[in-house]
Amino acid sequence: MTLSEENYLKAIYHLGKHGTTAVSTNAIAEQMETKASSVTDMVKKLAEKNLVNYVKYQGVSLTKDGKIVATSIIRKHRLWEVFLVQKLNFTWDEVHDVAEQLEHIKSDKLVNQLDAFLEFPTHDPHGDPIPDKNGNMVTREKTILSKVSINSVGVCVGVNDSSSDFLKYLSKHNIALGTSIEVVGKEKFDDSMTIKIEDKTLQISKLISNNIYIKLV
Amino acid sequence: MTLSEENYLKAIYHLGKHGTTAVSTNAIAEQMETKASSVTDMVKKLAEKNLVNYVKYQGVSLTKDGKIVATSIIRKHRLWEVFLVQKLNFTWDEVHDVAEQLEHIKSDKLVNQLDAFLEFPTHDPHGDPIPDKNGNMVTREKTILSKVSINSVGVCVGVNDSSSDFLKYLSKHNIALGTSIEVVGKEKFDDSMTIKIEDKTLQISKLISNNIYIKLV
DNA sequence: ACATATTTTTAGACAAGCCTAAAAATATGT
DNA sequence: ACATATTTTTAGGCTTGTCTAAAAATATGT
Repeated sequence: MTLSEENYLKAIYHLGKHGTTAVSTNAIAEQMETKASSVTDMVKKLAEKNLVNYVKYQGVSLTKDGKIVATSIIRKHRLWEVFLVQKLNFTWDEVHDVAEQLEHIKSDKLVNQLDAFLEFPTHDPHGDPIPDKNGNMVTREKTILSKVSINSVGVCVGVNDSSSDFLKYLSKHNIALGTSIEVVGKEKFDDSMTIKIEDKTLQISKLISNNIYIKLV
Repeated sequence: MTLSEENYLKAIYHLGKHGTTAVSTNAIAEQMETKASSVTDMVKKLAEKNLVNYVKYQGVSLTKDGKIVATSIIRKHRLWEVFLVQKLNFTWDEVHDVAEQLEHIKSDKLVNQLDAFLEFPTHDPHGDPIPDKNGNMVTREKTILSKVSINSVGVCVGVNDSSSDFLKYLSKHNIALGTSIEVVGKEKFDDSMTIKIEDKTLQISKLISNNIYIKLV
């Protein structure tokens, strides 16, 4: 598996929500910041290797083998993120780029020992589940903040965007995993929301509330 | 810096003992398991970037910049080796290949936090010194076992070959860093040696004694 | 339903890093 | 010193993964 192949499989996994539903050439190109023609080339190669299902003009999905590879990369990515935060004092907005490199290191022993060293974490610093040795992961009940009704109360359990900018915004407003959030107002016109965090109220746009997962209490 | 460029700089550093003395195209080719013509190509590229001094037919040495890059890769390699052994329970014969991958991860914060997490180790699991943040490393007094006279006593402080096969051989015979070694016999004919380790004697060939460093006591 | 817009694929090109084979430079032995 | 051997470089080619431009297929609007 080359670095490029691994990145394509990961993109297809994320776009097709676990790689099950077919994703378009253009969607992959956008996600990977490359051109559609490059995607077509690579997808043909991956289909040759039986890692994706591909029918011309009809999109791409992962095969069983493709899912195994993608899951193992995601496992590595998320374990490294935990390592960086818990052991090396990285903040949640600093880990993504480094984990993106570390996820391609090839050594089963490394991954499994790292997993044990971290005491088998089930979630990464963004609340995403970490696949175990066999590729299984827990599915935690969660709701997108933008979809909950007024007066709901919940605890932040994840984010849908791990970009540094978004995470820094959250940190600035004291939102982290575990933070209690109460919806005190919703604005029909622009779908903005008023939320209460530790007795302080905050106006957030739809773009923000769409990227925060909470568990209702 | 591409992965390939980094590996060439590392090879030149090791072959030219700190990259100071000029090394031949063929020597680099052998070390890197590639062809001399490929080396010529790459060396030209590195010379363009002012990382090596190169005169046609006259060998290659590192420039100041080249040394900085090489040293930083070696720093990373050795820190990761310490991490693998101390935190993830790798043995000293298992670390090389994984460290070879990890040494190319790019993140200053990662390296420096790792260094701190490991409590600023000065030597890796093979006894090699670890450059600090500024590229400086200690030089520990050491002698090649094959060169010491009969009846000398010393402590193993390093090895000159980090291959899995050699290290496994040492482990099998209870030789590790810190092991006390006494030279009780030397054979002129084949330069083999008889050594005593914890009251057990062992015959070792010149090839073995040439790859063990001791500190005389 | 059909013209137009969008998406996807094909065709051909390019850079990086490697290769083989041949030519050029340097080293070696007597 | 000079013929021969060795080392190094050059020339040209290959693969991977990317690109642009054009062609083909699919989707969309009225």
